[in-house]
Amino acid sequence: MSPTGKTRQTGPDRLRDSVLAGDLSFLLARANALTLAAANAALAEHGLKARSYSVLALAADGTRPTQRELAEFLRLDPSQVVALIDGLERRELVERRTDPADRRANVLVATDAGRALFARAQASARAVELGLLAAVPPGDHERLAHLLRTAAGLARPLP
Amino acid sequence: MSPTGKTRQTGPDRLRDSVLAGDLSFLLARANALTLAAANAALAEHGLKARSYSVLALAADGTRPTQRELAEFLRLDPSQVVALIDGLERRELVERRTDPADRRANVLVATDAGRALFARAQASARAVELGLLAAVPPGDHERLAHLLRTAAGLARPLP
DNA sequence: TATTGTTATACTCTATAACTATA
DNA sequence: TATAGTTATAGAGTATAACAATA
Repeated sequence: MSPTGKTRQTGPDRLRDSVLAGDLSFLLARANALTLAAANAALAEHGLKARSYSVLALAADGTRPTQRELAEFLRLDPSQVVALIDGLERRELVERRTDPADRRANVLVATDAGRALFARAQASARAVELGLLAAVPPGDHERLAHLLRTAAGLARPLP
Repeated sequence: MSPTGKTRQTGPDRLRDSVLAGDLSFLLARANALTLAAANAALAEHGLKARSYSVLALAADGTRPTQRELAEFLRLDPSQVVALIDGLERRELVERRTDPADRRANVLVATDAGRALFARAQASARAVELGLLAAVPPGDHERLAHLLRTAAGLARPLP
């Protein structure tokens, strides 16, 4: 497997078998770093990053989330949500509507342009997802999704 | 499944079934955010964070990594590695030794105190790992580890 | 009195470029 | 000339506190 028999192995591959490579938290962090970089690169052509894409996605699917719901779901501070929405609103991709049921709260909706951009961005994001799934036998895709959903605190463990 | 039949569901749980909840990149990011927070909390009693723990781990297992190897393996900029090592060296947990084979390079080794602290910190980190694994049937633990290792670019996909 | 969104601020993290010493 | 480590610096991301409007 080693390209050269005698040469002392060098480079970061040499650390592949260290204790850290068995640490799930570390693996999760590294997998996320790689995936986030790929996602940001794929979304750049639409003027989006992973963060703004997430906000746009939730605005586009008609759930009418409140800013606080966005903050908790995306694990962001409410003040960060303000900045993200500001950026999308300047581009007229989303609109803030004050919630009639609670006039303190803003509800987020996508414009037609926002929904159109999201559809295009989603196709780019899908390519990143396929890169992740390439490592997994097709029959295990749903299992992987459920595993991550559980680790993300969005589903109960399998019995 | 819904706790109340008629009451309008509120809070971030309402977004649990949105498109994003099926996006692997998002799930990975959210799982990582939760796990990182748990890891940092668990390591705080040892004066460590996930980053410094990772560096200490690689120093402690006798691999004698070079700073550049650390940077690439941990996906950090070399200048960040400098700061991380400075902090550990001030506490006399690790030492820089110039590599005799290449006198430009520093090789990182742990002191006795460093190895002792790592052993204690590893026990705390293990608790976080168990939290992650609690979501997964025991028979699938190795599969999950391999999955993450692959997504982290440290292993080849299963055939 | 408590909560939503907002602003301001400071702190951490990350990325970039320039410098030194070795190769 | 190229590379390892270092330093400095600026930018992005994150966390905290205070405020106005509404509940």
